[in-house]
Amino acid sequence: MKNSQLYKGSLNTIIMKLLEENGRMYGYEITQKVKLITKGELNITEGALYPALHKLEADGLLDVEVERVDNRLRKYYKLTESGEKETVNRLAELEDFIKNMQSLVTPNVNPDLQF
Amino acid sequence: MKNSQLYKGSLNTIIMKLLEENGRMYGYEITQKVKLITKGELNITEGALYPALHKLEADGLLDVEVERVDNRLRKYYKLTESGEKETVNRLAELEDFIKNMQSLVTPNVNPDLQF
DNA sequence: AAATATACATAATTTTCTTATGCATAATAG
DNA sequence: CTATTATGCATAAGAAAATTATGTATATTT
Repeated sequence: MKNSQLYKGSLNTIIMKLLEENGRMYGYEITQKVKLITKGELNITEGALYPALHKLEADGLLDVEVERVDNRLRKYYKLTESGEKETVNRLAELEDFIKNMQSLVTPNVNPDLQF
Repeated sequence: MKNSQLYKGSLNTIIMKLLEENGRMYGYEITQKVKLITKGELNITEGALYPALHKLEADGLLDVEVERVDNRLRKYYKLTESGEKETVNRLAELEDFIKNMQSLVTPNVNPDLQF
């Protein structure tokens, strides 16, 4: 993985947004979706993904349904009501984060600070 | 600090960009500058900042000059040549990161993926 | 038959941060 | 005039989130 450290801390937000959009997904599906959308630039490792899913479930933000497909196990996750509300907050935080980072690296986008 | 976890991993990039822009800065000055630019939304803690500066220096990306101003100590940091090159890479990584995050949270901005 | 893809999981370690504390001087507020 | 806030640095303990390395198992492709 040549993921930069910048992705640290963004995994939960990514998971929740994908679930908000797709209704329900299983872990492996999430990794493939992210790889596709980022054109291979972000590869979520299993060691990061599964503990993150378990924690989100433990926190009451996700529900899980186990299914067997083609004789292989799948754990489908979906947002709980609480998870849906929290997703709205996380996405707002992400927007603020991106704006702040843009202000920091391209200071001229913030005309208030000119003098 | 009500900083979201999203900032995790972004501190080094922020420091290096500010130094690229301002030539040289001392630690406390960096915290104040970041607070100003982000309108108080991002507050870099000393426990994060100083170890980060020490590591960047140990990695040969920063040089330090100690000065006494108003009878108080200041450690001015500036990018080394190696640090300047690395800053270019980090900023490119940040741009990619932001683009990828935007693709993930607003999938429609990436028309290639429509079908 | 071997390698790759699909699908989950966890343990050890590392990285990065928060929280708490410590020291010291200068300036401001009550 | 004294207490608080601001300036300026530092580090240690612990938490959080990741990487890296395994492990298990079935299905598909080479």
